[in-house]
Amino acid sequence: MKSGGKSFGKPPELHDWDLTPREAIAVQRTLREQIRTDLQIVNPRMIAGVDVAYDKPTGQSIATVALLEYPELRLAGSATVRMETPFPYVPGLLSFRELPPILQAFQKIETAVDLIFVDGHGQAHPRQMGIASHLGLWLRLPTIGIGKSRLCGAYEEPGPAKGDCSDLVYQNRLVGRVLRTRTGVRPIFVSVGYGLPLEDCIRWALAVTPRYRLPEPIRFADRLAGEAKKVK
DNA sequence: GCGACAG
DNA sequence: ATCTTGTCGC
Repeated sequence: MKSGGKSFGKPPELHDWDLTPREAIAVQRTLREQIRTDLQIVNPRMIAGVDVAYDKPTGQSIATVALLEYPELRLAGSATVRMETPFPYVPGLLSFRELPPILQAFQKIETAVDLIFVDGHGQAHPRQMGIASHLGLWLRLPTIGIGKSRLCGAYEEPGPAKGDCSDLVYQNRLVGRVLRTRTGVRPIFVSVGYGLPLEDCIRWALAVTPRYRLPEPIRFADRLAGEAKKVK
C-alpha cells in the first residue's frame, strides 16, 4: 500500500511523555512491535527534515521542521518551536527529550508531508525504537533515521566512494547501513524509521544528498534551528 | 566489574 | 547537543 501525504492535527496519543527512564524503556519495548515497513513512497512532493538545537544558557530546546519540495530540494517552508527541555539526555532515550518539541513544531505545519528525515537513529537502536521510529509511529508517516555516529551495532568500514555501504548488525539483526554519501568523508548511519524497508531508506537518503555529507532536509533543519537559537 | 553510549 | 578561530585542502 502507498502512503498519501497528510497534514498534522493532533494524532491519538500512544503514551504519556512524563515518564521515568525505566518507564520510557518499557514504552519502547511495546512500541517496537508496531513498526511496519510495508509502505511505499509514490511521487513524493514534500519531504521534511527535523532537528533540535539546545540552548545551554536557558536549558531550552529549539525544534525545527524544514519542508523541502521534491525533487527540487528547495526550502518550501518551516516551523520552529522553543520550549523547556523535558527530559535529560540519556543514550537510548533521545526521543523522550526531543520529540515533545518536535511534535509541537509539526502541529504548526499545514502542508502535507510525504517523507520525514530525522537527525538520529531509527531501528539502529538497542531496542529498535530510536527517535526516527518513534516519530514515524506517532505521526503514522514514513521516516528515515540518519545518524552521524553509531549508537549500537558492528560494521565494517564501507568503501571510499559515494554510494558505498556496509551492514550495521546488532544482536545478529540487520538494523541499518553505514553509507558513504560523499567521497572522503565519514559515512552516515541510515536506518529504518517507520514505513519503508531499509533498501528504500538508502535509496531515498541518496536521492536527497546531492552534494554534502548529510541529506538536504537534515541540513536545512539543522541550520534553521541554529539560527532560531541565536534570535532568542 | 568494565567499557560503550544517537543528540 | 554545546564550548570555539583559524586553517589546511579540494
